[in-house]
Amino acid sequence: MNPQRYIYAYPHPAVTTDVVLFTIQMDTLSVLLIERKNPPFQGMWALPGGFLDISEDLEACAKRELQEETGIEGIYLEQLGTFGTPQRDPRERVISVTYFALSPSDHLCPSASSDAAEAAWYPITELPALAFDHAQIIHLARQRLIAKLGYSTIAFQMLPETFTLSQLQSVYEVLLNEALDKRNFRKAILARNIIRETGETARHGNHRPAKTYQVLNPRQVEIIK
Amino acid sequence: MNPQRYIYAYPHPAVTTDVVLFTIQMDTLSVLLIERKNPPFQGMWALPGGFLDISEDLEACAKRELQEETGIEGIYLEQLGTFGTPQRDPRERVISVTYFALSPSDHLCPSASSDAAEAAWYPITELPALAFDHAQIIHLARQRLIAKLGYSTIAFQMLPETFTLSQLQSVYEVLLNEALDKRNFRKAILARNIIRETGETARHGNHRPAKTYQVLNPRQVEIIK
DNA sequence: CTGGTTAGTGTAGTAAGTACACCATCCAGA
DNA sequence: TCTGGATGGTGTACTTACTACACTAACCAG
Repeated sequence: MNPQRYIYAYPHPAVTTDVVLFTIQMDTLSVLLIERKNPPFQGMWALPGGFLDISEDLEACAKRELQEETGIEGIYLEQLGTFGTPQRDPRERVISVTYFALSPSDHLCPSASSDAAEAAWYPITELPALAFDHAQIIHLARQRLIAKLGYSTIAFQMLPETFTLSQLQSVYEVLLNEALDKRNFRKAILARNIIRETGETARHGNHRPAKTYQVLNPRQVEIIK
Repeated sequence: MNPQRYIYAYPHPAVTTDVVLFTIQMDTLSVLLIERKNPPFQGMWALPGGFLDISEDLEACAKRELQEETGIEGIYLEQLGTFGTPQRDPRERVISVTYFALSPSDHLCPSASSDAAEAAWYPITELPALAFDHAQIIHLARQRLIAKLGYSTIAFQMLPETFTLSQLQSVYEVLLNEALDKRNFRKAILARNIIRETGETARHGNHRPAKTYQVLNPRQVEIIK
């Protein structure tokens, strides 16, 4: 085997993308991790991600790696920040452009793949030892997610297309880690004019069925107020 | 001349940093630009910035390029975002990690240098034709700056260490592009407990002198409320 | 000493947010 | 078919934050 060589007049770093994918499982905020098949950090857990193809857009790379390593696609993705501390990867200089992503809690079927020994959801409170600086990246992603709750419609990205107000309130409660008053929550959400009733109801057990709602601008995160 | 070659098994993009440096001049929000000496976009204006050294931290690179191209240092710097559209640089694939920076309005003596034909402040409303995707980067930086006004102490980075409440109000008015009520503004700022009187006063003309204030945590930008 | 200029101050009204309790509807199981 | 348990759904009083608004104080120039 005689691999092609790429030659530059001065040294170039490698560029990767990594994705912090959140979901809510059993009232717990969880992150998708993959177990590393290969060195460095073999056997440790890491964020899904990988090297940028030379003519590929950054966000496309993040989506592709997520798809390849976990089978998940079609979800909300937003740039988080870029990490480039010189020794963060022992192999060579690596600049990682990170994204955070949200998945409705019913989409969750990650699968192992070529690059990952295994993919699994971990509660944010029970993370295993993480490769590279991925713990720091997850920490930043969580901060950003919580901050955006207050001034954007990002929470809807964690719910299916139609949902009940109780489900929506539960998303806020899990992320903020505090109980909210039901009447005040409904008043505030409805006052924002960002959702409408579908006219349908949903039965989720042996109790009164709930009206379902949907977002007016479905797959778009907006800044509000 | 026989330059050293750097060889990789797969292609690597180049990585640059670019800085959007804002200041306020004569009640106008302005951006620091440099005129490009060399192709591509020779003769056009661009953000200060340049290629990352292979063992240099990202933020250090941004600071260094800013110092080299404009002589400015010791100011607030924050990561803005990373731009990597495949054709954004005609030479090769370039990923640009961008920062935005703020300078007090009295620090303004940019100087030309080796890489820049000239450095100059441009009002944000009168930008010249810009190289690369730098217009887009400036637009994002301005949005971010204005957004952070509301929930952080970032505005103080545009003032000297001690300042009057009128100067502070002027910063907010220029950035928000609207007039604010003097009494309400003072009430709101003082209620936040982030500044204190110095005990000194400043005379700025033929009128009553103003009390001067300073930030409690001087060179640190905090999230408030 | 007068006119011009910016500094500095309070109150009343309005809007937004918070605290709080009960009935409705459905299902399961006795 | 009746009852208990579970979640869905609603209004009002109170408190706090925001808004609008006008005059006196201090200094300088001429």
